[in-house]
Amino acid sequence: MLRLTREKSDILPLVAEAFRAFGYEGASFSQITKLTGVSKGSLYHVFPGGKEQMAAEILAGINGWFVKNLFEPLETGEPNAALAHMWTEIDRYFHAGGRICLVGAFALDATREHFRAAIHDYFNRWVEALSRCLVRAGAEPLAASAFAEHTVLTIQGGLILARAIHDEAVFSRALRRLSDSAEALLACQTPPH
Amino acid sequence: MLRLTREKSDILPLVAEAFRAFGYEGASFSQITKLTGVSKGSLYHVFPGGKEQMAAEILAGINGWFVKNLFEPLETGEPNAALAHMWTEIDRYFHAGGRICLVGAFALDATREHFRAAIHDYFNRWVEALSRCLVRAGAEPLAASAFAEHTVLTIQGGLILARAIHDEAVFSRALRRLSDSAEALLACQTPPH
DNA sequence: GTCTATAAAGCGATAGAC
DNA sequence: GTCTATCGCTTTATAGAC
Repeated sequence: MLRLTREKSDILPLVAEAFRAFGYEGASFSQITKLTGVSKGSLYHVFPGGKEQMAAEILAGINGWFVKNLFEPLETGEPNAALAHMWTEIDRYFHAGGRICLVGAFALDATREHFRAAIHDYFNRWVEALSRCLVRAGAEPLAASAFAEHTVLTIQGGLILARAIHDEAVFSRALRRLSDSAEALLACQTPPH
Repeated sequence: MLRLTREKSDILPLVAEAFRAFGYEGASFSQITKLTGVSKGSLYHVFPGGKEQMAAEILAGINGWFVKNLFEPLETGEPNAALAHMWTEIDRYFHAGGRICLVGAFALDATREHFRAAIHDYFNRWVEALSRCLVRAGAEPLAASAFAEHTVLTIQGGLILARAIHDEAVFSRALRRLSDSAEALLACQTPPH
C-alpha cells in the first residue's frame, strides 16, 4: 500500500544524514529539504521546534537503538555473547568506519550545550553497561572499568582517524584490536575451573 | 613597547578558539569579532580570503607546531626521549583533555572537503613519525605501525569522550594507558643485551 | 499534510571614510 | 590599519493557500 504522506519515522533518518554530513549548524533547512524531499513548511509541521527538535528526536532515536541492541544485552544477557554481539553490531552500525557517530560529533562544539544530557547519558550508559558486562564475564572491576572506557573512546577515535585519512580500514583494525584485547582480558582474569 | 595594531599572530589563536567553540560553520564573523575584539572590516583586511583563509592558516599553524615539537623529535631525535616528550607535550597541548583537536573536529563534517589535504597530512605524518620512532626504539615494524595508529586514534577518542561526559580525567587516563603500553611494547620487543 | 510566499534576522563580503 | 555602512544572499520561522 502506497503512503503519500510520509511519517516522522521516514524523514528522521534522512535528517540525521544531513546532520552527519554538515553538522548541526551547517545543516540548513534547504539542505534538509534537498535530502528528504520534504519542504520547509512540511518540516515545521512535523517538527514545530525546528532543527533543535529534529536533533533531539534523532539523538533519542540513536540512544533507543543502542539501548535495545547493545546496552540491554550487555546489561542482562549472557556476557560473552553480548560482547561478541557488540563487536559485530558496532561494525555494522558505523558502516565499517564509513559513518560517523552523531553523538560524538555533537559533543565537540557548542552544539554540546543544547544536548548536554543526551550526550552524557549515551556515553555514560555505554561505558557502564560494558564495564558491568565484563565484570560478569569474570574481569576484575577496575580492569573492566578501564577497558570499557578504552573501548568506547577507541571507537570514537577510530571513526575520526578513518575519516581524516580516508581509510575505513583504520576503524576495522581498531575494532579488531578491541575484541582481541577483550578476549585477552577475560582469558587472563577469569579464574581457571 | 605598545603596539596598537594587532598582528596576525595575535589574532589567529583567538580565531582558532572561535572555531573550536562553534565549529567552522558555527563560527560567524560576529562571534569572531566578539572573541578577538577586531571588527569584520579589519578581519577582512588581515584575511582577504575570509573564514576559509583563517581556517587554512590556523591549520598550517597547528601543523607547524606539531612538526616542530612532536614530529621532528620523533623522526630524528633519540627515540625513547622523543616518546616521553610526546606524552607530556600532548597532555599540555590539549590542556589535559580540556581542549579539543581542531583538525579532528574539521575531519568529521563537510568542512573536511575544504581542508582535505591538511587534515590528511597532519594525521598521516603523526602516525608515520610515531611508527618509525617506535621501530628505531626496537619495536617490530608491524607492531609499531599498529601501536602508532592506536595512539593517535586514542588521543582523538579521549578528547571526545572527555568532553561528552564532562570528565577531563578520561583523557589523562587514556594517555597514561598509552605510555604504559608503549613501555610494555618496547620492553617486550627489544632484544635483550 | 502538503506546499509557496513572506517576514525578520543573520550571514559573508565589499566599499569607503578616517 | 582601523572602523562603520551597506549590499546581496541565506537563514530560521511563520502565515496562509490548497
